[in-house]
Amino acid sequence: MCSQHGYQYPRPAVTTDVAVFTIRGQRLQLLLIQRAGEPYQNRWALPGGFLDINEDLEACAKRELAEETGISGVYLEQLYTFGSLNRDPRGRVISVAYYALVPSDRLQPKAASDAADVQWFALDQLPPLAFDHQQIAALAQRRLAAKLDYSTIAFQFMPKTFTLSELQAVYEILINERLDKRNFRKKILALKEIEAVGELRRTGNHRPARVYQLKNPERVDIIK
Amino acid sequence: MCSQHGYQYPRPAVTTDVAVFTIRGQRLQLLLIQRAGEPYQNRWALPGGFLDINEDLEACAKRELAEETGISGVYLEQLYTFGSLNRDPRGRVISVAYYALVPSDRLQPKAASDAADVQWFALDQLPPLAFDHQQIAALAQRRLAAKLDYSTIAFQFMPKTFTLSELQAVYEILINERLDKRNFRKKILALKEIEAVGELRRTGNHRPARVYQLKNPERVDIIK
DNA sequence: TGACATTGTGTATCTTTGACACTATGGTCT
DNA sequence: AGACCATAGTGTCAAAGATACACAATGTCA
Repeated sequence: MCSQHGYQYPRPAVTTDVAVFTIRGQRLQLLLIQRAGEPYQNRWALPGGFLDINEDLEACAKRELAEETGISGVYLEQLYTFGSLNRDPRGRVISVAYYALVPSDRLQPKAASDAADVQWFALDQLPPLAFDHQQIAALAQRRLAAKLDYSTIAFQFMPKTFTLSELQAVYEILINERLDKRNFRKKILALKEIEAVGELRRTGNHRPARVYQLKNPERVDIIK
Repeated sequence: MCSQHGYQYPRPAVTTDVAVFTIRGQRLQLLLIQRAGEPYQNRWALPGGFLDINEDLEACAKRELAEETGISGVYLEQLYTFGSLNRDPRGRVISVAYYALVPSDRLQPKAASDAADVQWFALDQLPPLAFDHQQIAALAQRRLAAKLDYSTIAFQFMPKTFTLSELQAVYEILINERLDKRNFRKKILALKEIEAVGELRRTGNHRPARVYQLKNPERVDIIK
């Protein structure tokens, strides 16, 4: 029985889980850890874990992400809170789910203490997931897709500097269609969210591209 | 100490709170209850309360809403989960916040057991609120405003049947501008979300208006 | 039956979006 | 040095969507 603070009713446990996305190998990918212990031992799951009693929710998500995957300093946003009665065989567990976006130049997931293994998976080739993590991942993907249309969230997949062609490639992967180069550049530049840094990037035996950067790297703006 | 299910760490308490909106007297209004007990005795607050250990989150929000205000069967959607360390003087309390929309023909809030009083307040004239409920209400209002643009959420303020002029009035209040009658009707009818029920409604000494209803009253669609 | 209040309707203009093809530049090869 | 290759970078026209705008129709009431 719980009896702190004068409330003697039994309390659910609270966890945070994070759906971490990146773009890798021309695919949108999700970061999973293989569970070391019970329940769902050896099953793949979203990184996450129990909330410390003196810890902010977002801090918990960041901490678990860092501990289990080594990732920090990335875009992180609360997604939804899952609380079905039987989502965890250990008892009543509420999960505050977040999603995170990792730039493609910083995807060095390293297995840490809590997880047997850490690995990226293409979204259309996910293994069976522990708990209701399949649902969480699906909702995160829908939220991401929706936000593409009316925010600058896709920029969060980009490294500090990038070319317009690289940015276009990211958009094309995310929405799964080809885009017209001229229209794309027109639209992106009209947002006034990025600026030329003044250098050229040469990759391959062809004309080098202008390099751009975000004016406000931390910010995700609502557009239109 | 909590020791169910083998997890001996102290657990936060979990509550749900609901920001209930309606349109009343040409104003967007929020439903508040006056707290009967400590903490924040006599302060106004969002309806809400502690999660039962065998209760779904949404069920908890609905139950507290019904118990405290007599309102049920309305549109309800999860908003955000608030978990700052000091948001509740009783200790660590996580609140899963929801928002609800009540049609203007069903706003009979009645004070029930838990609340000393229940009352509608115009959003620009809110009293000081308990806990972080001011923040919750503000976020709910922003979410509502955002959803107006890309969903049919405004229909949830309408009674079962309504006229196009009544619907337009609701939109005008929500976005706080006047709309052109012809353009408004064109856009609404293009959505194919409502249909003429075949009657006329006469109110006042002038030409009566056609009466419409939602094709899918429960549903909120994403548009555009 | 005339005055009143609100309903209901169409068109013209502007803005935004989408389709479309060629030149520019640096690298590599001979 | 010149030809070839690969990608970068640029403007216009047409279609669709959004906005501005005014008057006739209908029921009530005196």
